[in-house]
Amino acid sequence: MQVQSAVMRQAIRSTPMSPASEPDIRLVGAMRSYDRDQEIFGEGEPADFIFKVASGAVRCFRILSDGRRQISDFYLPGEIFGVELDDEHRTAAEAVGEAALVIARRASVLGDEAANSVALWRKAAADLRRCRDHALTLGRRSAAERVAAFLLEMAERTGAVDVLDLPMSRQDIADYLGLTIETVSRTITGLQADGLIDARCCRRIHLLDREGLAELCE
Amino acid sequence: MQVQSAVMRQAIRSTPMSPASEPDIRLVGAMRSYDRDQEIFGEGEPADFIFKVASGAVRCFRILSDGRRQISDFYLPGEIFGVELDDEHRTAAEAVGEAALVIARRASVLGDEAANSVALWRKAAADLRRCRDHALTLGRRSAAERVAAFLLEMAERTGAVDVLDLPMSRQDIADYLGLTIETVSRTITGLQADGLIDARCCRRIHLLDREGLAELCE
DNA sequence: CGTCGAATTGAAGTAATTCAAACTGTGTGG
DNA sequence: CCACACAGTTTGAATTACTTCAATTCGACG
Repeated sequence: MQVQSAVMRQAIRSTPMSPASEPDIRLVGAMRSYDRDQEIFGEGEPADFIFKVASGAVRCFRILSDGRRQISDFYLPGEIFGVELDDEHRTAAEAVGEAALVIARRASVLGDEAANSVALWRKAAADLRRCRDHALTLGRRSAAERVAAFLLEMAERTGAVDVLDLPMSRQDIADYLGLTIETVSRTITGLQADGLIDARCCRRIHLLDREGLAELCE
Repeated sequence: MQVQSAVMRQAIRSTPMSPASEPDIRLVGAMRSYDRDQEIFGEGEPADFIFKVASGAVRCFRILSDGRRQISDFYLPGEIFGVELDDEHRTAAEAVGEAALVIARRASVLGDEAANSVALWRKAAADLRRCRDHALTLGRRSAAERVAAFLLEMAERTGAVDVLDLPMSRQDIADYLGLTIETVSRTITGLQADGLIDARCCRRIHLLDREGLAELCE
């Protein structure tokens, strides 16, 4: 996490895959790889570093005492996560599959507040907007509507036009959508029966009727 | 919304009731009163102003095409709302009861980004944290757990020690917690039967056993 | 005292969960 | 190359938490 060459630093500085939606926070640091399901940080741990996904995907989540898990968000290549208001992480984070992250000292970003605070605000505001969309889904949408909203959101964020390759398992989707794995599975089968999607391979979803999916989310 | 005296401006500048949790965003503007259920702004309207609650309470919400409503948050005296990343409000806002708001031009706050961006970031980060707590509640908690979490959150935010006076109706609570009004009512009755609360007057809740309520939220 | 909106209570219905079993795809070793 | 194991997923049947619809009660206000 600490060793890096000047060349690598240079390479990272000009992050190539940053999506248009991601505010430009200058993030310089070492690269590190994570195995599938490996913990990146735990809830309550010191938030000394902030992270940017280089490849793979990450889930941030909270767990209730009896094990119920709510995934607050997934993070895809180019996206930043782990920025906290105070010194502790409020969620845990794990790699969804194999993942590579850019790791920067929190102080190097938050320390220079004048240079970064506008970008930090934009990032927090964007995250907040997504969280509120998510809250609407969790509070008021049916299982079919949740899955449809999820597929469209993922398609948009990955830039998938027609074929969507999901990095996460059914259990992850269930814990993101506030459902059980069985309900997610049944719902996907149902959307397929309705001709909205084709999910022959379980993580590769063809979006056959985006309009139809979008109508479910109104 | 536009008329104000220099004296009033001065009075507002040193906002007295700002809670400890609310970042210090300099907010100067006119005061305006709203009736119960009066619209403050609609979803999709230009976000030219930002607001601070002087008295009363505000709900921000989104509505699905068939009328299902999800309240994303309530705002209490001293709290700021209506700050948007871009030029449109992403939620609607209404006064919960009679309310008075300080209204400031968005440009006067966001224009001077150097002076306010750190505070803006802190505010957005604090809102985000609350939204994620809310998402956990909506995604993974039972009706009893939701209501308990809601009562404790409101007690904390209003500074209520033992007696909590709720500004909002059962319908508002239901739409915040992703439940129906009947379920909220039955759940409150149940918590009372368990000796956790005393809800003899429907908007005045005595918290008899905060520990017990907190245990429900673990 | 009567009216009206809000809240509560009751009974029936349903979407999603739970528990259980079967299937699928992938990697491993015989 | 095929049998086997295993994890992830799907399907089925029964249960349940919450919703829906309907009726009653409560509380504020003229």
